Amino acid sequence: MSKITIDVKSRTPIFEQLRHNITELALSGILAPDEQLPSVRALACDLAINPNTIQKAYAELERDGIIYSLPARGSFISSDLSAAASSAKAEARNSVSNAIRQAKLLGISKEELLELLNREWR
Amino acid sequence: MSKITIDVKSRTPIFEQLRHNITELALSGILAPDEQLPSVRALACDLAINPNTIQKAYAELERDGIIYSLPARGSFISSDLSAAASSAKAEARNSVSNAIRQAKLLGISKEELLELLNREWR
DNA sequence: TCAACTGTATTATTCGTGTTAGTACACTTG
DNA sequence: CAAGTGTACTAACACGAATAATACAGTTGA
Repeated sequence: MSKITIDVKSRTPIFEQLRHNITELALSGILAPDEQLPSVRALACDLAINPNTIQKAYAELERDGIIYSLPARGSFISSDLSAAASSAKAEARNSVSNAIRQAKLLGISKEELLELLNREWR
Repeated sequence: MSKITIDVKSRTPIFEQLRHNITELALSGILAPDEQLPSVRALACDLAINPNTIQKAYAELERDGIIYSLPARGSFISSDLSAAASSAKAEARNSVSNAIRQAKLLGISKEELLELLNREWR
């Protein structure tokens, strides 16, 4: 029972799903810092996809500072996620603003959006 | 000077951009009901893309009830956009909720999101 | 020691889909 | 009646994602 799941029928590439998926698990603390990730081959076998695809996702995650890889040792969650966390927050704030702007454009009232905001806090 | 613009370097398909673009112009009232759209060939020439791509976008827009096409006449904005408007609103509400949920997950406070909401209303 | 595992690298191939190209038909319009 | 309209069709191309098959150097635990 891995915490990592994939939808092969999605239009977003598998390696992108992996990147987003693991990033979320890391930043939310579900995967602890320095915790070891499944090996490239093991995860590929588990998800029934090609190891190269896992490798590609891991490479991008390392480039983003989410994980670090030690040859012949394994891949692990970064011990310092502060940089990744802040950029993720910035991105999230941007998504909220864009969604709100779009909603306003369609004539949705400020009060209704406020209700949506309250709904998530209970 | 067309109101319709395209970014050929974007990763989202051109026909999707067209669909989203024209939908927005229609629902925001920038394009009036029963107003005639550029012809398939004219818009293709204007945007320097293939007529088939325009045709594909127009076909989807007609399927979505955003426009209607009369053979040998042209394509026009639908006179009744209420159905499309309400489904667009539902989609927008969903986007806002998702964005808020993601922001909350990353530890962004309710107050900060409230500030983002207020910012769009001035 | 050594078999089994690790990340990493490389090359070739397959596959899906967006896009282009070219042509054609039936119809309306000035 | 020429020019323009939506629509349809087939073929080809382009690009990226994903697969397949190896290979190498290093670590690790029995």
